Amino acid sequence: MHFIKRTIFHTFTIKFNMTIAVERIQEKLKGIDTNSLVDRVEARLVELLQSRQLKVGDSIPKEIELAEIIGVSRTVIREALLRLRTMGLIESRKKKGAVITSPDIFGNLGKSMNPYLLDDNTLREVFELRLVLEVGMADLLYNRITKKDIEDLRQIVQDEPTDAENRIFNVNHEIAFHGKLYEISGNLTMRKFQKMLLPVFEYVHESGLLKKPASRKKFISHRGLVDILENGSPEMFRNAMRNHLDNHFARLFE
Amino acid sequence: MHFIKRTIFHTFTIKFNMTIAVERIQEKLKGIDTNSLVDRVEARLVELLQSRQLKVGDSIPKEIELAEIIGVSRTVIREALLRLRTMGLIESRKKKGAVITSPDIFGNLGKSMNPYLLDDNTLREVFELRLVLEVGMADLLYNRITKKDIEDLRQIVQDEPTDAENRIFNVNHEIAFHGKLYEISGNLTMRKFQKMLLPVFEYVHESGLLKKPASRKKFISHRGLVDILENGSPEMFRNAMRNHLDNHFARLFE
DNA sequence: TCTGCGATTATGTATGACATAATAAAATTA
DNA sequence: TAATTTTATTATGTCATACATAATCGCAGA
Repeated sequence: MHFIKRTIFHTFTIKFNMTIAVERIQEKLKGIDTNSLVDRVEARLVELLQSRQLKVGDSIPKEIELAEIIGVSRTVIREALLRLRTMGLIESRKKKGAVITSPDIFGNLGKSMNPYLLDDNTLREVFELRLVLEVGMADLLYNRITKKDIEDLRQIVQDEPTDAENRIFNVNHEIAFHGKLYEISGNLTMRKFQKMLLPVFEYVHESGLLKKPASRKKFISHRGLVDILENGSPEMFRNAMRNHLDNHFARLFE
Repeated sequence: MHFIKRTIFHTFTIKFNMTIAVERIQEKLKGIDTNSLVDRVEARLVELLQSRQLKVGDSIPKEIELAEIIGVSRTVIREALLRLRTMGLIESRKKKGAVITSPDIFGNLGKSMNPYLLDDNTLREVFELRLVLEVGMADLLYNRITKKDIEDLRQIVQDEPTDAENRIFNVNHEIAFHGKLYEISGNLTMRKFQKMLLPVFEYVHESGLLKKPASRKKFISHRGLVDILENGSPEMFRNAMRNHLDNHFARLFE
């Protein structure tokens, strides 16, 4: 009895190993394929979307059809489609099927852009990213700023103390001013990006992640930046902004 | 035993449907809540993850447990979890359940960062984004560049013609040089970001999306940039890079 | 022409079953 | 007793089916 059982199990194991072996060989021949079923289906669908044959607004086959064509269950198809949907590549509507959409590239980034989920190094890098953006955005500002923008900025900075020493770091004030700059840049993508970077930036600023303490003094005030925006040049603004952000920059380097 | 289990389950289902009904009414009263069941479950799970109580490496309850706790089917739970997994918030392993991971914030961005899927405005904005980054990254470069980096850069630009007029726009050469700069910046997040921006940038550059034609002349060469990196200051580099990229900038504004 | 009502259809949700892989527990052997 | 192999357990992965729901279409009737 025991013997028989062992024998059956043994043959089964052999057969199983053979199947595995065959699959492995097929994989080697085909190339890299460590992916799961859903992964492969997803890759094929992405391939389809990016194949230039389809443009925004086109609809792709129904789930059941895809299941039949590719040869997997509807469950797998759904999971793959769901990923595309999560990434904003498609939108699916009842009756209409899934249609290709112009993805909101940073749409879902917000959920992962969370201070408590990112590791320290990434946090610091996001901190840096904001500084880089604001120093580098000067040309966009100068080419797109309007009279009204200047007025808005003046409104924002009107109650800001003039002496640099006594100025405190007011988060809301900071957000209002710098956010307005992104708005002026006329680059919605960058603006959305900044909105997601913001909480991370604040977190890094206030946490003990950066070794050096935050400095209180600012050499160039918001008011000074507005003046330069009105009468200066992109070159001047870049330097001024770099100066303005120096209390942040200084914490990065030693 | 089996019978009891089924009965309990049944009453539970009824209670669940009641809850749903109540929620629907509340929704109607509160306003529009177009979110589907999965949306709400996802939101709750994200909430759970971001609740600071959990840190990277912790594991969350099993699918069936979640299904029972929240009161929906395993299908819905799976779809919600799949979204989190797609966004890189969790990783799920057999037997072990799902564990919280430190997300790669730009991990899946690459799939949607596709020229053929983005609308024209977003494409132009991505184009701008690169320019902003490179003009603004000066301080990172100066604080982290090494002797070897300088040598590498010299190696890259060694066969570059010196006269600006006859220089042709060599894509590979551009990528090698500017990519190296991102590497020197020491900011991996930015580097990954740039890698995704690259194909879009190339596409915009070569497509007829920008009205003005591309200019052939560059005022400051790669070689000039390296010189400044070696002997100059961040200020100088910003202006030099702005100058170097002028043939791109000029196409944005009129 | 327009409105409203059923019929249709594709996705959304639920349930049950089994496969698969990772782990824990048990049993065997040295 | 320790190490190793075998078995059992467990949670996710995949499949199949059924029904719910919402969007759409076509048709009837005003």
